[in-house]
Amino acid sequence: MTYNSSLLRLLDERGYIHQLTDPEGLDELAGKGIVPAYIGFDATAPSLHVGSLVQIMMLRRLQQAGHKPVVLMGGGTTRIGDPTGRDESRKMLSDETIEANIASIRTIFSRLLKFGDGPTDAVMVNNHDWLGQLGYIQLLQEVGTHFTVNRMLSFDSVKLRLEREQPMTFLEFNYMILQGYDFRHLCKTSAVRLQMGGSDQWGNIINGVELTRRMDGIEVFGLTTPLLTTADGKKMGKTAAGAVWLNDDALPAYDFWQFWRNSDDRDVGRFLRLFTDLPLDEIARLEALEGNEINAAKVVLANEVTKLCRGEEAARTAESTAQATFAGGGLGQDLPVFDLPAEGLGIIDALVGIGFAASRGEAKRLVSGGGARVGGVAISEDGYHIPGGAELRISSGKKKHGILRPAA
RNA sequence: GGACAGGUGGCCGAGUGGUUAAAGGCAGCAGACUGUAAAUCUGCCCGCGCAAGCGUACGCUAGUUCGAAUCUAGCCCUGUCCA
Repeated sequence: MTYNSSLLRLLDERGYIHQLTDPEGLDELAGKGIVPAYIGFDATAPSLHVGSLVQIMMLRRLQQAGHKPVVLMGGGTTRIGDPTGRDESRKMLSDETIEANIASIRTIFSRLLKFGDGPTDAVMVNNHDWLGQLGYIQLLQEVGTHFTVNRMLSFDSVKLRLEREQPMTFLEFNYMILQGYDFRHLCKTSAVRLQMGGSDQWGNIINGVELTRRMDGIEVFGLTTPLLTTADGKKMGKTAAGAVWLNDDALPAYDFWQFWRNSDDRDVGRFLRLFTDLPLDEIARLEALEGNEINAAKVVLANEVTKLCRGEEAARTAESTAQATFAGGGLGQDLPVFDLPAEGLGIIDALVGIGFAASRGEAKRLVSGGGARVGGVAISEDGYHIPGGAELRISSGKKKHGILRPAA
């Protein structure tokens, strides 16, 4: 459908909308005034990764369209563990870890959203603040009466687990109730009317919508984004070395930049729309590039996303490093560095030292497979001794490069 | 509490006394081809060691055996059904 509100138009044309509880209703509401909307984030790690970036960007769009983003940190629900889409319970995290994670995750939001006290300024809340207060009897009475077990069993998060005969603890079973309670709580205390999330959150979101309607008679809305996979069908956010973390201290800016630079051709347009602020006509021009030309679009993508998440400076440095290493065959300042002793260093030690191999055995395999190079020259002998004295480029494969620098 | 089934390498999954560091698949790494893309083909894929070899590893613990992922006992955990 075509939307009248700038919010839904923006989300729609940029590709964020997968499911929406009541399109007409929300369109009308968003056209009338400021809509506070929230997205929940887990605090299982000290940083979010690119899998969450769609959600974060969606809050940014919300703010761009003149509404109020509410970032919900799952300080309480992380202690439960969302069973959605997984067969195993989450390991328990200590309170200190969760609090530390939340503090660390906060940094990325402050880059992408404007926080403050104004009507459309973003705010961050932590559901531990209210869930932690909840008495068991009180919860059962207030909320428990609105959920039937019959219906709870019908949700995918539960049903799939049962069908696969995988264990689900009562603790996890309660997750959807608590997430539903969050929505209702935010509606009541902060006039939040919309919850957004990934497509796997549909069930959880619906619960909040239902609960709010039943308890308070207020219509709130839910919106999910499409499941983001790369064109070759993989889940977004996992890559070679692990997750693509958003925080500066969790993944070097150069690696972050490279992740985007290496996007699949078919993903470029979609990613530009979702993850950058570039105007749509510019994106249309970039994604129309063919063959070798599309690489220019990937550089733009990498620059723009890095700029947003890591800052202007980080993006520039990463780009010039890439330019120097790939086009020039030289060395960029952003590459990983390892000290080269005056007497030189064995190839195996160098590869392990700089982090291109996790063990000596792996380094040897790399060498015997022909993937190791020093100064651009392939090294096929694992006894090779790298001479000391001069700065050298060391490579694993075509993409991983580093600098061996004589120790000062 | 009882009966039955199960717990194998990052994941899935074969293996029921030696030739098994453990088939096969996925994921991963590298090579070729390219465009730092995709697809495809090839090699590698527990650690240490130049190597012979050593050390770890099949839920945990004890045992049988020249030898155990494979047999026995106890324990822990999970599922299904029964109480």
